[in-house]
Amino acid sequence: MGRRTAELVLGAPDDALCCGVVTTAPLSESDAKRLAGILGALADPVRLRLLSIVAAQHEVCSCDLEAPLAKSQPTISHHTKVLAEAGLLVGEKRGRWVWWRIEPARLAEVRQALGA
Amino acid sequence: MGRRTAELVLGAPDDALCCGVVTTAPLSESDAKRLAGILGALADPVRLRLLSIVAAQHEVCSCDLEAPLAKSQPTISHHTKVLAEAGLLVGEKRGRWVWWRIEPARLAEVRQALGA
DNA sequence: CTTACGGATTGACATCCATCGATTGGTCGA
DNA sequence: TCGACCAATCGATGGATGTCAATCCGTAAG
Repeated sequence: MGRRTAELVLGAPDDALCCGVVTTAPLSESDAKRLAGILGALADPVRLRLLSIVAAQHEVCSCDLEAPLAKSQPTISHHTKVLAEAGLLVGEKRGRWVWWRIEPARLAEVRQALGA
Repeated sequence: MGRRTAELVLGAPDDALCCGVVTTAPLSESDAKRLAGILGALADPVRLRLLSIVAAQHEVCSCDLEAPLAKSQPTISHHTKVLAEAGLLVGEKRGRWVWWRIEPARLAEVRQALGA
């Protein structure tokens, strides 16, 4: 087999949040719930900084997040999981390491849902 | 005096969230905290639906939110306060009623902070 | 095989938060 | 002045959540 392990998509929700726009018409209860979930994933200082670090470097290993974020390894793992489940981050396991990268489309969806 | 009470701006933060963009460079700790605060105000199904209802009607009285949101009066009051403190909603007290309207600029700031 | 290392999971703990009943404060109509 | 109505505040409560130590699981190196 090749050197790199097969791509392991860690928590990739295929449900596109193609719901109504907040400023257009009243949101349905389910749409509001889904959008709130993704916004909840974003509403944390550590996760926002994590995202910005990954975005600035295109690809980042989990082990390289512990230091700049000044958080323990389980805490980093917890936050990456939350962001991945929200579809904002995608992780690829290569050997012992997991490399994370941003999902720009997901962020664009959130921006669109937030207004015109 | 006139018929309408003097404009009472209820919780209007003048601090512009002109911080870095998430996808551009690593966020500072303070910028991340401030942005997370506003996103936290948005990360609730009831508040998202509240926002969308106000946006759809340009101006809404608090008493007209209780029914469509199916929440008690103290709960509605709580949520409008949170949104107002985040700068997303502006309230004007006229007589016994409080009329709420959206602050589109604030929402635009959030969208911009969330990506290019 | 054994060791070392990166990462996920579990459990515990403290804190925050959404919700509502009860109360209080204003404002208008009778 | 009194009673009705709208809204804010207070206090309590149940649930969600960020954090870390301890542990477990895979993988690569020796």
